[in-house]
Amino acid sequence: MGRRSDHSQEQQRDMAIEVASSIVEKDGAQALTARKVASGMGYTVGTLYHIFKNFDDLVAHVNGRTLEEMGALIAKQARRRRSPGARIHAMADNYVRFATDHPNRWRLIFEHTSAPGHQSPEHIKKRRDALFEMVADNLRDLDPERAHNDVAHTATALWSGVHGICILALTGNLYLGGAFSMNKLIDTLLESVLGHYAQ
Amino acid sequence: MGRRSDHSQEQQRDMAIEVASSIVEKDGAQALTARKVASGMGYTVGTLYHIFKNFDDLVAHVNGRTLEEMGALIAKQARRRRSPGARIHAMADNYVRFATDHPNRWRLIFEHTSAPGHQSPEHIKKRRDALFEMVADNLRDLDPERAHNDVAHTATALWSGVHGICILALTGNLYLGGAFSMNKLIDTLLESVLGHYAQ
DNA sequence: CTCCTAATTAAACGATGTTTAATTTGAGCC
DNA sequence: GGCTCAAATTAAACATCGTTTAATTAGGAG
Repeated sequence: MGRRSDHSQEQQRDMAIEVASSIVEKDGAQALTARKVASGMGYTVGTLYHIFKNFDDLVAHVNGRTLEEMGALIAKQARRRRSPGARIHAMADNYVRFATDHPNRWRLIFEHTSAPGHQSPEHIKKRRDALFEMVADNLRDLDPERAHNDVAHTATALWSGVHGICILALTGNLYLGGAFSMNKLIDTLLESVLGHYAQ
Repeated sequence: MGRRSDHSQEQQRDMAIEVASSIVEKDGAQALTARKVASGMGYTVGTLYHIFKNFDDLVAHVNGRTLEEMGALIAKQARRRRSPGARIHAMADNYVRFATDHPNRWRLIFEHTSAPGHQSPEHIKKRRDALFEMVADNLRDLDPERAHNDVAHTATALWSGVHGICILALTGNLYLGGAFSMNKLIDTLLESVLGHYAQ
């Protein structure tokens, strides 16, 4: 095999994701182009297409890394709380925190689902579902009597609501241009839903 | 003035928005291009740039029309209900209905907020806020004792939550691939929040 | 040292939003 | 009615995009 580079394919893959993440983090999804990523890692665009199937594939890997990072942060902070209710609060707060700290990377996850018939790759779905399940697990701890499916349903509604506040706030589509603090809006939502569960 | 066309600028504007809306409705935001809109109305791309400042301007007008249509539907259906609670339910149900009936146009509203420092034009903001205010007004009717600002806060949280369920469902990012019905998820959210208000 | 294959590049393709300069047209005036 | 000028419209070009193709380069195996 005529290996020509100092980097293995694994290393190149990591480099590309790292460079792409930095571009998105700094200048947003619009600034992310194949040529910029390639030149950022000292290669040509052709090499990028040797590593990834296409541009969407690269984006999917960037999003995978972002989800991994966010999931680790949320899980870590949730584990520091004692009660299930406090853990759910911590999850939501850190979801908001990550989204506001890294708005461009966070938005890329949900806005690059562009084509009408688009299907996210499996590793993205998994990380996404892991967050929902963490919420569901804590809801179950909060009220072990409740039916399994009922809890999953509530977790879905609750976490979707949290997500809605995040996305509208970050895209500037919140009522009154975001006159209310995200954390207080989240609190209102959490208190409403958790209030229906045993304390 | 050397007017050359059979259509006034007003008519051309309407034609462009109509053609663009059809393209998005049928094939999604990705399919919307300046040249396609121009040829769809029997003109050249240059004429389109004579009518609109740029491509984003055209999209903003498409979104304005979509918001107008959706707002009218929601307001009409809400008015048919007697109680404030029923009106809020109707609003949310018809928000979901419009989003699922016209997923591509609905998503265009929220996903074309692409650039990091993007600011929506005033006519978009107005129509957006009108929905929030309709929710707030009905919440106030539900419990007139509550502070004005408190009600606006709850309305923001509630409507953002409804939006979150919609967007995750339409983009296929819901837990378990959307195993739960949108209407039931919405119900759970509404019951939780409205339950804290007087009936 | 020489192949041979894989890595890498340079160049091209079609399509995009946008701009430019040229052309066409109609209204206003004599 | 013909002329003129400004406005409408077009054709063509530009830079950039994702993607593909063919040519080049380089290292491992014999």
